[in-house]
Amino acid sequence: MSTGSTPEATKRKRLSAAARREVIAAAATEVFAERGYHGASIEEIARRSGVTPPVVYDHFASKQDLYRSLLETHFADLREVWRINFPGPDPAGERVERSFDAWFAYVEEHPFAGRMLFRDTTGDPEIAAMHAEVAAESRAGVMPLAAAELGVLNLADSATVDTLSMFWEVLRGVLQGLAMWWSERPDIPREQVVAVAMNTLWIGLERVQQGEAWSPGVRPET
Amino acid sequence: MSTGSTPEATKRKRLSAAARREVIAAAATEVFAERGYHGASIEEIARRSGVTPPVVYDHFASKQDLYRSLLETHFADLREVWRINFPGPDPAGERVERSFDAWFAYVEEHPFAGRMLFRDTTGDPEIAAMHAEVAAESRAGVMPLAAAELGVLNLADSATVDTLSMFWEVLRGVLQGLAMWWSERPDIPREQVVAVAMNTLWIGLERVQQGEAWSPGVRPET
DNA sequence: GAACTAACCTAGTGGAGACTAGGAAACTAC
DNA sequence: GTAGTTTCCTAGTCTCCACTAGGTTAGTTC
Repeated sequence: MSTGSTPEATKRKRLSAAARREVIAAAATEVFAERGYHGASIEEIARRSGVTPPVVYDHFASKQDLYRSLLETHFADLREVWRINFPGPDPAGERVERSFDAWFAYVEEHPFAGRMLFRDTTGDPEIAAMHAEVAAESRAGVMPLAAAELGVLNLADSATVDTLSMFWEVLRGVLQGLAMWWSERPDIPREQVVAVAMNTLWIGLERVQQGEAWSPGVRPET
Repeated sequence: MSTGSTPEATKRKRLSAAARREVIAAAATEVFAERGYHGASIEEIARRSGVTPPVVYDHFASKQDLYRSLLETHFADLREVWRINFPGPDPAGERVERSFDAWFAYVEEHPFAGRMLFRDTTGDPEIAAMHAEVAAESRAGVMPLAAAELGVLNLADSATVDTLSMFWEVLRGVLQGLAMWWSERPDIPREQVVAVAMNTLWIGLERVQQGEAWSPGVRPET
């Protein structure tokens, strides 16, 4: 699937519009992942696509448009991973593990997609806002699945909503952090990564669910 | 302490070299935090410092030099937080909580420092390498403190070293993720953030330490 | 093979931004 | 006040890069 850096001497081939668009999208994902939004140049994206810069503009209106398009595609993919793996009749722990495993499998197969989504938050405010917006869609899609599991907590309480948001943030931080770490150590088997995620995240959540929270921190308002 | 966006009409004041350097450093931290390395322009940093661009170059050799200098200063500050708060005779749980609290207190007081350190990883490879290098120093400074606590694990085992690295990554991900989330919701009291960190991170680690790992994940090779 | 279409290129524009040379203005010492 | 020093500015240079106008060539249809 990977375009790779074609060694220059490759014969130029004429592709259909759809095929070329795919090639450009894949190359752009790579470059955005490696350099971030600002650091990525259309010229490099074009070069890795085996094409010159104007061709990129035949398929995407602007650099922003290209970026947004990739962002939406890849985030939608990850949402699908949750939607497919999380719901079900099995015990929560198994479903969480299954979802984690599928999630890590996705980033294992699409390393540049993961890096692009998780690494770049910077650049001009417009891009940051776009990133936040698309990420919020994912959050809105996935969090309800998890909220149902934490039924013990009182969902009407507004302080609980904050707490839930924080748990989401913890989940996101752990998964993304592990994914980035793992992407630089491909020799580690996926099971080991999933196990660490389970051991830190799930066991903690499970305890909280059972009311065994860390006591000194629970004081309501000091 | 904050420079803020001086409303243009301010009278220009002549400062000592050291004082001006401080002002520029503070302004640069803000701008790097908001826009990332590439998105930050020397011109904007200069403007927020109440000065024109060439003055920046009287104090820092280049944009890279300025960035590196800030990176080192702020990471060193955070390392100090751990060094001061973590060691001690108290039970581990209390020391962890105390450290978390102090850590979040630091990012509460220095929001731009936090954002600059945790948000930007992109741009040209040189900058990314610089970031990784300075972050590794912090890791090297802090991880030994934590490793001592997990004495139950066999430190000679190389698989354990990987696991330790992953736990570090989880810790980093959770703290940084929560810090970024919190920085956009200043009304949340610090205790609540610390409590969530403890409930997810510490309780999980504690269980692992007691050998109560999540079992289905431990299968060696499926 | 001629006519048509769609993919692709050459060559360029305009703007942004890092960085500099050299001079003006303020503060200090006497 | 005058001379010397230090802070700061004006006015540029140069490079990089997003984006475009208009032409060229490769496939397709008849």
